Amino acid sequence: MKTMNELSERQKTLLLLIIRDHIESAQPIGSKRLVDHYHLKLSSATIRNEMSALTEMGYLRQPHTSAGRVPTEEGYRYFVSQMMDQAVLPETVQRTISHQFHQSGADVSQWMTLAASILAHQSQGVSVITAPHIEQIKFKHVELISTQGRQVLMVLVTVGGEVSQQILTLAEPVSQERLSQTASRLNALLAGLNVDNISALPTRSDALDQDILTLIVQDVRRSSDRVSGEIYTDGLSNVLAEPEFTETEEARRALKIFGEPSTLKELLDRTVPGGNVGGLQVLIGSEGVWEELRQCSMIVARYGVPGMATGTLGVLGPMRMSYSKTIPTVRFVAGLLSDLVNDTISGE
Amino acid sequence: MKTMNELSERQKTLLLLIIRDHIESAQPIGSKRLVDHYHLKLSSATIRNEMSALTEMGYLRQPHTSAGRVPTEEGYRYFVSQMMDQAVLPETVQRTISHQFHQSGADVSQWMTLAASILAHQSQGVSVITAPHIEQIKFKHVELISTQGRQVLMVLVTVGGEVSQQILTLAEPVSQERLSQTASRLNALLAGLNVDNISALPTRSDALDQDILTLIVQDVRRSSDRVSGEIYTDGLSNVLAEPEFTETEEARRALKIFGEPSTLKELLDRTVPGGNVGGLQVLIGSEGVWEELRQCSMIVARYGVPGMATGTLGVLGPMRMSYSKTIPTVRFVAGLLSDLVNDTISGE
DNA sequence: GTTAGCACTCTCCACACGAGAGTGCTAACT
DNA sequence: AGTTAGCACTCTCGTGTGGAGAGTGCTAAC
Repeated sequence: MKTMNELSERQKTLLLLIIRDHIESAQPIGSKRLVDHYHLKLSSATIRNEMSALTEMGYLRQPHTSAGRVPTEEGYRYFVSQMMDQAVLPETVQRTISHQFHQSGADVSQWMTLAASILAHQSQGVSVITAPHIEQIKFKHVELISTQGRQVLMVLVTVGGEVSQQILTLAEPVSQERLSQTASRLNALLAGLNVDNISALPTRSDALDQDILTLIVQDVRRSSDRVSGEIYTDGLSNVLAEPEFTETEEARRALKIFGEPSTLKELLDRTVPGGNVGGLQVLIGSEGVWEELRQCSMIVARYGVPGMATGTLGVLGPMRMSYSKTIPTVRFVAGLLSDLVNDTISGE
Repeated sequence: MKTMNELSERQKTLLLLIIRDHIESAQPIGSKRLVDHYHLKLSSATIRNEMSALTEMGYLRQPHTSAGRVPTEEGYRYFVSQMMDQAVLPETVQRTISHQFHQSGADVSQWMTLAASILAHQSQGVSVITAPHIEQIKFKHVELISTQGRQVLMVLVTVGGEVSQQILTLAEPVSQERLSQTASRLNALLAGLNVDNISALPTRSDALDQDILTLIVQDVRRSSDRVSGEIYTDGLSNVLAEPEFTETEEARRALKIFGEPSTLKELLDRTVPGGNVGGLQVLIGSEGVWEELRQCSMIVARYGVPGMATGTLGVLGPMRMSYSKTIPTVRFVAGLLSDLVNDTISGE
C-alpha cells in the first residue's frame, strides 16, 4: 500500500461518502450501490477505478473478493480528521441538553448520571465518566460525631466540596463535647492547607488532636492519590444492538470490558494519562490501549478546571460509530461539565 | 400431564441425577448417557420407562422427538425443594469469605462491592445488592459549612451512620459563625427524633433555623421514601459465557435487563416487596415478575436488622444455574451482611 | 418388573449447486 | 487521457440433499 497523500478531490468525496454510508448501513459498499443512492455524474466503472485506488492507498478494504469496500482504520482516521473541526451539535440539541442539566439537582452524582445517559443516548454507544477529582486537595472542614461507644464518624470536607466519611474506632470512649472541641481546634488550624502543609505541621500536644490529625492526613493523601473519581456508565445495551456484535465470541470479549466498571475505569485511566482539558481524543481501533478492543473506537475528553478538579468522559462504540454525532456531543458535554465544575469551585 | 405426587424412590433419584447432570453439561440427558456415566444397576430401557413417566408427570421435557430429556420449571422446583435445607457451604469456603470481609475496610460501599463480587464469582451469575436502607430514619447530627458566597454545604448524619450531603443556596450570605450556631441549636433540638417528630415541632423563631429545619425534613423524608439504597452489581460477563445465551436475540433481551442498574433495581424492588430477613426466595423461570426473564432464575434474600436497616441481595442466572452452590452462598452472605449491619447499628 | 432388540424420528453436519453481487480488465468512446 | 460499456471471473449465501448419530418407544422374551 502506497501512503501518498495525494487524494484527488473526487477521491476525497468518494471516500467520505463510502464511510458515511457504511456507518449507516453497516454493510460493505459497492460501486453500483453508490451510483444508485447518490446520483453521481459518474459510471460505476469509474467509481470502481477510484475505489481500487483508495484500496491501494490503504483507506479501504475488501472483506472478500466479491464484496463491496469497507473502511480501514486509516480510512476512519481520515474521515475523522476531515469532519473533526466542522462538526457542531445542532442548536436545538444543545439547548435540550443544557435544559436537562439545569433541571437536574445541584448534586455531582446526578450530573454524572445525567451526562452518562445523554452521551449514551446520543451516540448509541457505551458512555463512561469519572466524577471530577480534586487534584490539589485543600482542607476545609472536619467534623467528629460520636456514634456508639468508641466509634466515631469523621466527616471530612475539602475546598472543592468533596466529602469523605470514615468510621474510626478510638482506643477509649470520648465524649461528644471533647470531640467537638478537637474538631474546632483542628478546623482553625488547618483551614485552607493542602496535604504537604498539613504534614509539615509540628506535633500537637493533645493526644486526641494528634491522632485525628494523622487520620486526616491519611485520608486526604489517599484521595489525592486516586487518579480519578467514581465511575458512571450507561448504554451497555446499545452495543449489543450493533450488528458487529452478533457473533457471540466478539460480543463476549467486548462485554467483558464494557460490563465491569473496574475495567472501564482502568481503560479511561490508561487512555488519558495527562490529556488536556478541552482537547478531544479519538482512538480508532488498534490505536487504543486495549487488545480486546481492536474492533472499537473511543472518544475521550477531559473536563473540569486544570490544576483544581478534573474528570474524564468518553464514549466507547464500534469502529463504525457515528463520529459526526458523537464527537460534537462529547465536546459539548465536556464543556458543560467544565462550566459546572468551575461554578462549584469558584462560587457563582 | 398428571401431577400426582407419587414419585417412587427410584424416580426421585433418577430425576435429581438428570437435573444435576444437565446443570453441569447444559445438554439434554439421554438414557444411555445416564447408565454410562453413573453406573446404575439398571438397563437403559428401564430408565427410558421411568423417564417417560417423569415426562408424563411434567418434570421433564423433550426438546424434540429424538433428544434426551431436559428439566421443566416444575422439575427444577422439585430439585430445589429437595436440596434447599441440606445444602451447606463448605467450611473452607465460609472461612475464605469471612476472611475477605474482615480484611476489607469498614465502609458500606466496600462491603457491597465485595459481597457482589463474591456472589457473582461463586454462582457464575449476575449478582445484585442494594445497600442497607434505614427504615426508620432518626436524626443524629447536622453540619453546615459555608463554601462560597451564598452556598452552604449541609451534611446530615442519621443514627444508622448514613450520611447525606447537599448544597444549599441561601437568600443571602451568612457567616460561618452564624451557621455553626444554627447547627448546634438544631443538633440539641433534634437529637434522636424521626421525621414525624421533627415535622410536629413548632415553628422556630429564628428564620435561618426554620429554613434549615425545613430542608432537613425534606431530606430525611426523601431518604425515608426510597425503597432501597444504592445498587451494586457484578458478574455481568458470566452470563454471556452460558450456552443458553449464544443465540444473540436471547442474550440481547437479557442484557437489556442485566446491563442497566435501574432495571435491576426495579427488578429487586418488585421481587421482594416485604420479604422477611432470613428467608430465601428462589424464583424459577416464569415464577419471576419479568417477562423477559422466562429463561432465568433468581435467588434473593433480605439482610439486615428488620425495622432498622435492611437491604436485598440476589443472584440472577440461567434457569440451569448451580442452585446447590448458589443457594447456600446467598444464605451465608446474607447472614454475614446482617451481622455487619447489626454491628454498625448497635456499636460493638 | 426388567431387559434386549429393532424400527422410527429427528437433528446435525457436510457437501453441492445456483443465484446474486461485486470486481477487474479490456476495448471502445468522447 | 479520462470515461464508460461489456464481460468473464470470484466469492458469499441460502437452499436442498443425504447420510451418520443419538435417542426414543414399543414389542416380545426373560
